[in-house]
Amino acid sequence: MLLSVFLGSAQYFGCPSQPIIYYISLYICLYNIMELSKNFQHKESEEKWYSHWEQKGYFTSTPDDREPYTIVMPPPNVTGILHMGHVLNNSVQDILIRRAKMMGFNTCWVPGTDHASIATEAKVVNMLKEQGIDKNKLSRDEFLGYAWQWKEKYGGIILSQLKKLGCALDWKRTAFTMDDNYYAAVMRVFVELYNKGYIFRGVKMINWDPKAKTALSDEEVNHKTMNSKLVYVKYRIDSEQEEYITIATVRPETILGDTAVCVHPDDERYAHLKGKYCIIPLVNRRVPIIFDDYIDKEFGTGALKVTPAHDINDYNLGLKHNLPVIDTLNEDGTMSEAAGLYIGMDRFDVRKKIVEDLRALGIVVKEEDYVNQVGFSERTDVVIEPRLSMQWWCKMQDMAKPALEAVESDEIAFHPAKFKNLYRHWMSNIKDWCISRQLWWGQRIPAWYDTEGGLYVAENSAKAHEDYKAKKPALAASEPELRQDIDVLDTWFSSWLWPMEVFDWNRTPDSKELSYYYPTHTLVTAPEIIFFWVARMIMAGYEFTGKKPFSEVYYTGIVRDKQGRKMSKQLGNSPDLLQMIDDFGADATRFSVMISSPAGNDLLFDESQLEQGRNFCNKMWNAMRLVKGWEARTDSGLDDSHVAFAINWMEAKLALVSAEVADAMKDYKLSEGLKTIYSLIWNDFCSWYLEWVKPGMDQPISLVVYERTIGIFEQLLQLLHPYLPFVTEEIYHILRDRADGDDLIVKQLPVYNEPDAEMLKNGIFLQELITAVRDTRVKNQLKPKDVINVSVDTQQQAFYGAVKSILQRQINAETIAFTAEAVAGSISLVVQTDKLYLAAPYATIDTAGQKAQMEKDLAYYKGFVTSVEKKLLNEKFVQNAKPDVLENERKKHADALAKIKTLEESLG
RNA sequence: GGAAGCAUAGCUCAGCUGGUUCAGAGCAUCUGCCUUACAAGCAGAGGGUCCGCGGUUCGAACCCGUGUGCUUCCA
Repeated sequence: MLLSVFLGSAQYFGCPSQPIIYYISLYICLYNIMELSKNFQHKESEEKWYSHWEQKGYFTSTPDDREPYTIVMPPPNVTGILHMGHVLNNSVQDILIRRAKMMGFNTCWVPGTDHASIATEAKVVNMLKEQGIDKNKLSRDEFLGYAWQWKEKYGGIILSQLKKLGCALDWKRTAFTMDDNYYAAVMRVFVELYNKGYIFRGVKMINWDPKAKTALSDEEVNHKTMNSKLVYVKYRIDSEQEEYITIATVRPETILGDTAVCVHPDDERYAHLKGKYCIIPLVNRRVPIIFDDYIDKEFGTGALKVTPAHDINDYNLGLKHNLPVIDTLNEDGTMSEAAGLYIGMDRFDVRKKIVEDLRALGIVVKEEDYVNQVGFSERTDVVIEPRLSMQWWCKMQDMAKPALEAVESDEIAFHPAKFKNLYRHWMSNIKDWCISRQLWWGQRIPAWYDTEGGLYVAENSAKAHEDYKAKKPALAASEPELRQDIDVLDTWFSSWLWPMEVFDWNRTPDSKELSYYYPTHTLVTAPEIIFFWVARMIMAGYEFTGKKPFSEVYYTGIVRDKQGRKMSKQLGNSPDLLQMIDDFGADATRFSVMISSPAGNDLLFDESQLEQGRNFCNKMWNAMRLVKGWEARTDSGLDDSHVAFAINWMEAKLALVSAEVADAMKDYKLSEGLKTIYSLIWNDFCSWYLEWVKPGMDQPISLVVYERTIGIFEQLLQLLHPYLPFVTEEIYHILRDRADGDDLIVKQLPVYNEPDAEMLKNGIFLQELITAVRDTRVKNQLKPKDVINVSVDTQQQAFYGAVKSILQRQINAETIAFTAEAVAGSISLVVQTDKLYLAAPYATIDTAGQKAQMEKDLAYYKGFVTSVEKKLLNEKFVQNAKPDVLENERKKHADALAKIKTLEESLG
């Protein structure tokens, strides 16, 4: 039964001499369509192609004679799991890498992770706590043993998740900021900067994180607006009479550390207190009243309590006025012995308790609501305490100079450029960097001490001991062991070496590797870490290699939810990405973040974009099924002149859009690039082109048309591949049988000739004709199946000759003929300056509607002509406007007049 | 308190060096379609005081000033 159907079909093609061949090929064709699912199956495709690419070695790079294109991935924390920010950031990098690969560059994208001192140590401490192990009871080595175990177990999760996203990373180069060679590089850099006098040790006011029990740099503190209480407390003046001075504070617990009260020298209210002392309540300490024009007379009472140990401004005042420093806090945020009271109580409990106690003494004047900025730890989110502490510091001023210059001069280009302002501001006001952290997980500070307080900075213990023996032979003989500094370095003090050290700068500074890949090409990162990381990498690059670390920096935006809130763990508004990739596919996921993410602007993530991405994959999949269905119906002897227009137009369009995409990519307008390709594929290729060349039901197709269609399809897939790698590779391989190594990922982009402008213009005109006739059909209630007869009054008969067959089919016209006059009883319409008459016996002709529309158009064009004439008659315009603008206006004028003439003729 | 950025269709955004076939795209909406790849689709349509005010200019969504609103960074 089936057989007879196929044989029948074959005979229908009029090839009775080859019925068997037709039978076989048709069978194969139908078999394939049956085999090809109706929708794109992302899961199988993703696994298959990722491992194929990896096995083929497409991700790995070794230096050769091609130009390199290098990206070092911003290393995610080992503690991290994939979130939207990573998806965006890594999609962007993958797009750049894959496109560069197709443009003939030797691409190298280096993956890796960051040891993240604070975050990782916190995770490990918590894990140990759950197992009943107290960190404080462990030795440093024991703790580090657990930390490494944790890293081995969980540290690679995020990288494996990036594979799911399709990232073309060179896995053989995977680096970690605590690898042995990396560790050694950090030690070297520390010693070099120390010897140069940039690194020093000193007591300064730092940001103390009482939960992580470590110092933080200024950049690791987030300021939040809080509703606080401003408490007014009166301090008794030490004098015969009962006299008070009232201060205002939001941190009453720091009263215990007060060592002065300060007023403005010009403040008449307090002039009489010169040389006097007052008594700090509760602790009854006698402290001086000092005068300094630092004071803001308007704030509070104009009298400031001075706590040098716990406020940076107070500290500076203390230095100036030689005040003692009383550190009333322990490292965990409880009150210290020095506080004298509330010892061991938490600072926030004391804040409440002390107000009660002061109130009991009758010296609380009032309490006011007060909005102020409070610093929180970036990592642990607890309130930061300003604290005086001995730390290691790095001077930045000298290193900042070339780094600022490089960005100002665009030797390192920022995209978007607006971030240069931010960078300039920070770099020109740069402060010393606090680089020590009171943690164990990280690079331990390479400084050793002897029992006399002597300091030895060296890359390792052996060198430090040598130094020690040379300097103090006597002491070294009796006490051979030095004590190493117990602190580790800020994580950013290692990650600022990332672009150079992933290429083994420290061990092999003259290697081919380093000179080939470094400076790297593009850094893709979030503006949030412009200071933490970008600025410091630039400084380190110039300082240690004399070269920039990268040429371009692309800043992505922040991913927000539909309501515009930043996606975060706390809010729980971040989608489960692995589930998302599972449900919609990696391509759809990439599409969803890329379609609306202009550089540097935040992107609002919306599920509908995921659906759009998935639908797009299906659209291409189905276009493939259509084209694939023609394979068995090709005929090399068939006349294809009737569709030559379609092919020539599509090829011109492809060349045009490829150039547009190249421009967009050059300016890092990745979102625009994707939109452009999306529209090219969906609208131009699927909606227009395929419909134009599509053979009739069961009709054969010219082999030439088939081949050129496949060729166009391949080029479209290629253009899109950097954005949606899986679906494009999959379809590429279904379109044709491929030789080994013929994979889309490595296919080189073609070079196009300048597209034929006339061809493009004619294409637009044909589309306008089709749309206008279809619109007219709808407005006159013609059903899709109702056939019409068309007469055209035109000056461009050759054009109609070329597109006749296409036009006829697209508007379901039985005939298209030329005419020089109006056709009675027909529906008339005007497209550009051509008049069309549709003879449609079944139409319910809306004459009034047609006339109204034409009159509306006529009025518009008349108004338009008036405005253009006004311009052309304006002498100043004619004098000032550029020649091409003027010419354009004249053309507009002529075109509009022609249009008016046509409309008036049609209206009769 | 200091600085920067943004404001265009219901939503998300394009809009270059000022030039009315230049107010545009996608999504959403409405209408009609089971049309031989795709209803996760096809065809067609509607929708905007370009934040307010003032200025420069022959001409302003675009340049300048100012007000309002939002966002971010710094202190």
